[in-house]
Amino acid sequence: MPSSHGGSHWFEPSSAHHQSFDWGAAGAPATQMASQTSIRERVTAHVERALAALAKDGLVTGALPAVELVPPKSAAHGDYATPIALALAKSAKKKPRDIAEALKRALGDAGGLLEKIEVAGPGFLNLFVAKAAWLEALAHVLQAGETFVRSDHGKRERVLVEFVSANPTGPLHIAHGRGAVTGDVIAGLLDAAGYDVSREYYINDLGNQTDIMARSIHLRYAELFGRAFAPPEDFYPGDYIIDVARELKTEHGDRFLDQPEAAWLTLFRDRGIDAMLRRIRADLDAFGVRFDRWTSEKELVARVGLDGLVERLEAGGHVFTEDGKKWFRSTAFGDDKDRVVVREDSRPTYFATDIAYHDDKMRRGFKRLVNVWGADHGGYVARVRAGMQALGHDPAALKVVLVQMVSLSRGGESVRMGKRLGTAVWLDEVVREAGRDATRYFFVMRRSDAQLDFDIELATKKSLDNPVYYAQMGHARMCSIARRAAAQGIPAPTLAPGALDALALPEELQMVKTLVRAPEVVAAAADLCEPHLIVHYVQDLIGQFHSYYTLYKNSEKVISDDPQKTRARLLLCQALRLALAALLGILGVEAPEQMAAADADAADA
RNA sequence: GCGCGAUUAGCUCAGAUGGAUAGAGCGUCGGCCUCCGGAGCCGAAGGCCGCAGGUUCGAAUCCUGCAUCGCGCGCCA
Repeated sequence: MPSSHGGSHWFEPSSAHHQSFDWGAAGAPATQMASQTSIRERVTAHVERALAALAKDGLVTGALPAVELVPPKSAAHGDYATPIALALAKSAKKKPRDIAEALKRALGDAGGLLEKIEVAGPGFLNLFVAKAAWLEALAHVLQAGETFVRSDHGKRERVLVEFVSANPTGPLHIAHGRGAVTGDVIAGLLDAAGYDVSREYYINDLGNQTDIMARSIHLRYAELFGRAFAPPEDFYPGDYIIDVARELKTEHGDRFLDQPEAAWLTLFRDRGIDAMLRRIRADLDAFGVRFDRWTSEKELVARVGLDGLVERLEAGGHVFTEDGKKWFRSTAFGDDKDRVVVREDSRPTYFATDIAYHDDKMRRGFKRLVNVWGADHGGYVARVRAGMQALGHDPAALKVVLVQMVSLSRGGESVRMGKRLGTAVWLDEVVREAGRDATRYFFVMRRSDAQLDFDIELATKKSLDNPVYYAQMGHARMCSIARRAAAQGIPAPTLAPGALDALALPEELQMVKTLVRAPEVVAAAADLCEPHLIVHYVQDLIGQFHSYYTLYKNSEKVISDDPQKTRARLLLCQALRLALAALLGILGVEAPEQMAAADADAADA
């Protein structure tokens, strides 16, 4: 892996602001499409304009730094704050507070957008957005409906998300499940953020592992005929292997008993792969994960031909021969050591096909590649990037998300597991026990690169300690309010001018402020490839609603005698519901209109 | 040994790309129950952000070193 001391900047984005893809839109002017421009962008544009005015008057000189709006920790510091005056102080040789004061004057009320500007602390500019602007933003949410969380941030750039890609040698276990949701949600986020996304599963149907599986099946097959069973070191112990062996016995009898490997290996391998893929697809299907394309390694090799790939590497001078093997000089691109691409017996290595695969992805026209890998594959990132670079691709086009392990517990009691011990926890078991929604939600609750403790007891709890339940309950509660209103004969609220003006409680305004940020949050989570940001945002939003609901249940209810307030609050609930439904949709978690009663669950089962 | 990741409240974790007084959930303690779903809500206590330096107006965040834990370090995939 690249180290921090130089020479490696091709592989690991070297500076902090490159840690995520800067996938465009950052420099886009915030002027067009006023109706969809976020408040944040509008405020930024005004500050930039004010700054330019100061520069014109010679108050500040030199290159102007980018205007950054910081979300203040305290509401007393406004809706946005900018430390721009602090940053300018040195080059302008002026006191930060003086610059801030000048900016404040130049800003004015920003065309009615701002209701108050304060110079605070060492020279922060605290900006208070006018209530009318927030309500206007809320109106846009209601007009857009569920699509409001979407944006054109990604400019339809084509992105390929490759994930799961588990070997077809057994069912998916719990860690695969985490990778599956992570990839699926990242793809969903990219889609919502305006990228053109494709989901892909790479099938490693070539090579040793599948041969080992074939031999394992054959051993089991022989065992079914009463032969002594002595598993070798490389052996797949699972029962699913026996199932395949049984099928083969039924179909072919003892035809392959005591036969040399050549007589049965291909058949047993193909049948094994076929059976495992069927199972994997079924598991993923039950988990709500679908792919646009399944790429077979075998077919890839047949299609692109590895000879050509090696020749291209050779033509670039990236290959040398030693001990009869062909080596890719990946160290030239920052890798730890050079890697064999063609073995002595002229068989290509796994690595060779992997370069070919990534080359193929780029050649298919994708501008960005996201790979969701288990953390144990971390060591491969450098060499794959090296391969891409050697073939003339931008290595920075590849983003690898490393997903850490999942440890399972029940009410704090950890469940021991290990593949070796044969105590692997299969994904389908977990989904069956905890349910698809809870499992998905928990798997993306934490940052991908942090280990995850999955408490299956908590996940199945029908109570609000359970974060999934909390969120879904919120959605159900909003639906329930709408149903109640309809039952009382209150007409469906319409978005007439002034319809939202009755929203005046601080909690209501705060919810609006949080709500209208959703598209930004989605775009940020997409660029960073960090689904957990959505989960945290959902918890924040729904937490505010539960709190609001309870706080005012005896005083300022949504449905009241005041038709103005009732209409405005119903509209707010409607917008919140839309946001929640859209976000849960991206997470692949259901947004129920009412929480199922326990007996209804039993009836379904 | 080398590389990668982690280290923040009793526990599980956030911290928006260097900003003002470091946050949430659970747990603990103290309040609020006749419902638009109490399957809740409000409040409080609880922190040398692993340790030591450095960079600058300013660091949990960036750099260096150290410590502890996890994962890698195949001509396996």
